[in-house]
This record gives sequence, C-alpha cells and structure tokens, in this order.
Amino acid sequence: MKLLIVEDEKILCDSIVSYLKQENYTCDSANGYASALEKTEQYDYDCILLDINLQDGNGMNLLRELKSNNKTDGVLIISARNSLEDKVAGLQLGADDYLPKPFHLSELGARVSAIIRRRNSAGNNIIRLAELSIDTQARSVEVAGRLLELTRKEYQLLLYFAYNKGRVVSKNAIAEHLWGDEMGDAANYDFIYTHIKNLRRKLIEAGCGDTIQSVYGMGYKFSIS
Amino acid sequence: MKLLIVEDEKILCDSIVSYLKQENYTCDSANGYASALEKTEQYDYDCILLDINLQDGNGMNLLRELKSNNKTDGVLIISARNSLEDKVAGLQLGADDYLPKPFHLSELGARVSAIIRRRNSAGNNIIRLAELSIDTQARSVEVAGRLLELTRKEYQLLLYFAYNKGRVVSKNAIAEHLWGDEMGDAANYDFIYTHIKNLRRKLIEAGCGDTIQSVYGMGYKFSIS
DNA sequence: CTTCCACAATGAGAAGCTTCATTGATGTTG
DNA sequence: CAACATCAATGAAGCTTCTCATTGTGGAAG
Repeated sequence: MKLLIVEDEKILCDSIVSYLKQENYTCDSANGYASALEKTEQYDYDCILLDINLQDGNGMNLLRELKSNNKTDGVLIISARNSLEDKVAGLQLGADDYLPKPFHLSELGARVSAIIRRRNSAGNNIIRLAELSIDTQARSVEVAGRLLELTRKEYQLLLYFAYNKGRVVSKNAIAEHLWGDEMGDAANYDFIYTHIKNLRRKLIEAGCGDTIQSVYGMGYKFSIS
Repeated sequence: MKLLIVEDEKILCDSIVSYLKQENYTCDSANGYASALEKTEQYDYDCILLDINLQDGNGMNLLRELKSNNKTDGVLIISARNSLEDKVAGLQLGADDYLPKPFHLSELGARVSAIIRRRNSAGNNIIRLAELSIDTQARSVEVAGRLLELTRKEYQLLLYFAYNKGRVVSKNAIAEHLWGDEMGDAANYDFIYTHIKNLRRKLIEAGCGDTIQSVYGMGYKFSIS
C-alpha cells in the first residue's frame, strides 16, 4: 500500500509519515504543489493525504488537477478546522474523506484504511501466495491444500506478513499492529521473537521453506515463491 | 453515552441501533423530523446520527434547528453517496462528520467514538468510582489507595464495566468489546464466565464488595457505592 | 411444588502467551 | 582482526487465557 503525504509543515509531515510507516504503508511525501504533482505523475498511490492549506495556496489546484486527470488515487483531505470552505470544495471536487486538524494519528490511520478498503471493496477474502492460502473469513490457513493450525497470535502475525509480502516490516510495526494499545507503556516487545520462532517452525514443518527472513536492525521480510 | 439515530429506513435503523447497543451506547431512534425534534428537546445526546435524506425532506431542517438552538450534541451525518450538496451543506451547518452510504457498522462505530472523544477532549484519564480508581494512562487500578493487580483481560473487563456503570451489559457486548474480530466465527464466549469469576474474586478480596451483579438472561450490571 | 431447561458459576487442567537468562549472529570501532 | 555493542534466536519456566466437565441457580410450565 503506497501513500503520498502532501503537507508543508515539516514536523507534522514527518510524524504522519513515521506513524503510517509503522502501520505498514509505504510513504512518499511532498511539501508543496510542484513536488506533489511530480510524484503523482510518476506513481499511482492507494491514497493521497492532502493538506488543503498549503503555503503556496495550491492545495486545491492539486486536487483539481488530480481529479481532472482521471487519477484513481483515493484522496483524504487534511484541513484546519476553520477552513470550512476549502474542505467543502474539496469534497465537491471528489475527495473521499476529510479529517479536521487536530487529529490523533490513530484516527488518521483508520480513515486511510477505510478509504482503501472502500476502494477495494471487490473484497476477496482468500489470500493466495504460492502454496499458501489464507481464508480471512474462516480464519484458516492451508499449505498445499493441507490445513495448518495456528494460534491466534501466529495467525495475526502471518496475516500481517502476507499483507506486507516482500516488504521489510519492523518489530515495532508488527507489535503496534498485533497489540495496538493493549500493552502498558513499558513497550518491550521482545516476545515477538518467540512468536516469529513458532510461526517459522510451523511454516517449515508444513513445507513452506524459509519464508520469514530477518533483516538485521530493520525487522523481517516475508517472501514466498 | 446516549445516542439518537434518525433514520427512516426501518431495517437500516434497526441494524444500526442493535450494533451500537452492542457497542455499549444507549440508543434512541426516530424515523422522521417530528419525532427527532421531540427527542432532542427532551434529552441531551452525546451524538446524533442523522440521515440527511429523510423521506419527509426535513433532515436538513432538523440540523439547522439543532444548531440554531445552541444544542451541544455532536452530529454525524449519514448520507447517500450521490447527495453531495446536502452533505456539504450539512458540514457548513456545523455537523461534526459525515459518513457516506454504504458503510460498515464498525466504521460507523469508529466515527461515533471519534466524535465523542473529540468533544470530551478535556480528557480526564482517571476514573473514580467510590473507593475504586482506574488510571487509564498507567493502566493501574487502586482500591482505597491500595494497588490492585489485574491481568490484561481483567483490566479490560473492569474498564468496560466502569464505562457502563449501572447499566446492564450483555455477554455478547462484552465479548465484542474485549475481543473484537480477533476470534473465529465460532463465537462461543463462555470463557467470559471465568474472567467474571476472577475479577469478582479480586474485587471482593480488595474490599469492594459485591459489585458485579448477574442479571439472568440479560448479562451483568456493575454498580459500586 | 416439582420438574425441567436454559443460564451461570466453578475448579481443574490444557493451551497459549510472555518473561527470562543464555547463546549466537551481525555489524562497528579502534 | 579483536573487542565490543547491538540485535536476534532459543529453550525453559511462569503466568494468563481458554476449554471442559460438572455443579448450581432462576424462571417457566405443568
């Protein structure tokens, strides 16, 4: 999942990017009209987070540009609470949602995932990766047609890896995704090592081979052929 | 937390109400302008869910009425995707958020709780109920100044009870709140009995007395003096 | 009042999750 | 290339959560 964050307040931009990276998205950022336009011409994004009140005043133009070019990217407008007209105009131009400042990062994440979900509502609930198939309705996993029994955490972990196939995910990203805010503040997620170990063992026993690679200092990468 | 659902499609209205009740809200519903107006004059709501496209065409009038009367209720507009103008006008009239149809009930729930959170952002994180006090930051619980050690599930359960003090909550509502969609579909939540038992024991040992009452066929009610 | 049934409570034990101490691996510094 | 620091893997142990079988309880029906 690839996102573009268009926001000229650098501090805010960085904190959004770092949060969304944790949440497993791939993020590009742009600090104004010109660089944003360039990015959108170069890549397709699953969702663009657009601060409508850019310094250069061109946030709205960017949105107009995007929509008139038949871009399929989703758009989430971020707007200061007092700029009602811009917000409204943005929706009329075809943005998918808006989020008033100030907001919690977790809320931002929820909106982004809602936009993406709504756009992919062709909703397939079986994920197939080579001989591995995950039925997200039945919460069951099969390897080459044979049922693989996983505990809840193992299942969640595998699902997260599946969504992020081929991408390196950090230990923290995994932890935030599997435990959310259930844990106290003493966030020591070393027990992930144990879950990784167990999942690896089961996958290897099932004949998947070495699918979870460690990336020293970075996290883990799941890949399967 | 008290909500008003204004929606004239009976089936949709019922499913929203039943979902939100599960989510621990107290819900009133109204199927048109007149009954909604009456309700809002009678009660204060934490959030009003308003379908702007009512049969009688008065959804917008209702919103205007509310806002001009200095009502402090939050408003979430529910609108069909194609009625852009109404949606936009609604926001201009001071609604807090909108949600396009069709939507997932879980998303509706998220928006409602976001509105309520934003409005209560005076955010107090210590809940005091008689000699019991719950620090939601530190995730710690004290009874008459003495620390009470609870496991994660016990803590979550107590917190849920605390939010719903004096109200009967069903076993299913508890389950949905503590486990969300983590569980498979085979939703047999009998193990809640065990958690109830353990929490009861700890509360009694700590000197809180008999705070969790069973309500036969309904669920449980938490009360503390 | 007795019988019956569904709901609730309980204890014991299994399964799962987290902690801990130890060992091993990887990259960095001098 | 040693020595070191950091990160990762592992097995075992302890705690938490869940399951299961059994018992108890409240309400409805006869």
